[in-house]
Amino acid sequence: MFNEFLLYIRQKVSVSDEQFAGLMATASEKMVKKGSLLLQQGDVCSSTFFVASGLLRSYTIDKSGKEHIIQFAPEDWWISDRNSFYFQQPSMFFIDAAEDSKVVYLNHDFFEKAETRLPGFTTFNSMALHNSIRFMQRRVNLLLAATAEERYLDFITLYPNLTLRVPQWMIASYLGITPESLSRVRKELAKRHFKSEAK
Amino acid sequence: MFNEFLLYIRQKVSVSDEQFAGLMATASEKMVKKGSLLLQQGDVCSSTFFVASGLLRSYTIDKSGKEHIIQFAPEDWWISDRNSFYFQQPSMFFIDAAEDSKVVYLNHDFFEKAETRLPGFTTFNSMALHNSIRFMQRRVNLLLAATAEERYLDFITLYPNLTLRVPQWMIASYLGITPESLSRVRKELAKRHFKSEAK
DNA sequence: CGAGCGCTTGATTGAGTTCAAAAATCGTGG
DNA sequence: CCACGATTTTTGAACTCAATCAAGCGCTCG
Repeated sequence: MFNEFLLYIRQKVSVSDEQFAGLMATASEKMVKKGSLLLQQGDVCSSTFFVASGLLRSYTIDKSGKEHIIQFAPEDWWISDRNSFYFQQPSMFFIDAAEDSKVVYLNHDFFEKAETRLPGFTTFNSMALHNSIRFMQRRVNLLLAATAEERYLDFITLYPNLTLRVPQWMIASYLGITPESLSRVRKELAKRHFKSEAK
Repeated sequence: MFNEFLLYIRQKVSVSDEQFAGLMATASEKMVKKGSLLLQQGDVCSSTFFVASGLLRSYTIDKSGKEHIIQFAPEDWWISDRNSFYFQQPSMFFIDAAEDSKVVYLNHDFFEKAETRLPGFTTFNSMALHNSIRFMQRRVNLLLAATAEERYLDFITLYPNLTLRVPQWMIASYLGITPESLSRVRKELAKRHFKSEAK
């Protein structure tokens, strides 16, 4: 139980085995099958998820029924609707498993304990929040300023291994384009890459 | 000095006049003329700005020279490049004044003092970070899922008074469309509004 | 082994861009 | 307070990138 999470947290703050056991008293770890929902739009997000293995994603569904992926979370990433979790308000998002995954469920109890008992946790958590903001800012800027092709190239460098793990239609959804368009972008890139190889 | 900011901060946490004076020892307040730059791309953002009056905006400039507005900050709002400020890294953004403004410059010293001396400030700041995240998430979702018209309607409800204060080309930049397109969106809305009025 | 899902390809459509120019508005100095 | 130049907004026409619709291919997993 909690092996991956313990390893992860020890990279950030020092914590004894006993402390860790105390923190995790009300936490849980679950194996979730590909496709299972961990959070529904409209629900209050009561856990922040740590991905021990596998892959989760958060997304919205618009009025015409189309999914729009907000974030991917592979191993060692966090995922949550931070607003919903923090402000206890209904979530805008769905979160589900894009692969069979091992997920640690961390509730408010964990964060409260960690903040009071672990010196350095507050700093770590603040850093995580700032990373989240950086991530979103970059995303907004790309959506405002970059073409589909540029956004795809950025995606490849941001999530190099995901490119192989997730279906293309999910990448397209993340990029804000259709699967057909992504297919064409890739075709175009392959063509240009081939040409420059040939020289 | 700092009148507006004092009023603002007292809505959030309780602070005596003496405490406040101590906190603000290294802070400053400046009148900035419309158009003046407070932060340049590439600089490290050494202050978080509180807008006492007027209007600031943050934006990027892409390789073709086009501006893309990330955020507006009217009276009582904060604006900063939080990553650059927090991680002391070069900023992606420009920040300038869209109107003549009165701006409070808050550096790390202020935040350190506030966190140690004001109980409740940490909570307040954490809430501000979460608000910032909520704001960005909403923005990402709109850019992924909504048409230009929907984004404009959202803008009007989010910043009702700004609609009158900023030139349309800035709103267009914020929405990720051209000024010409925004003009057409507005024309279309006016036409539809007129029709429904007439009934 | 076949039904379904994901990916590709083609043809068409459409939302938004670009370029150009006119019309409206703003700000400033006389 | 008016006039003039500059900026902003509007309008038009042609164009472009990506969406949509539709069909076919290839895999895989049940």
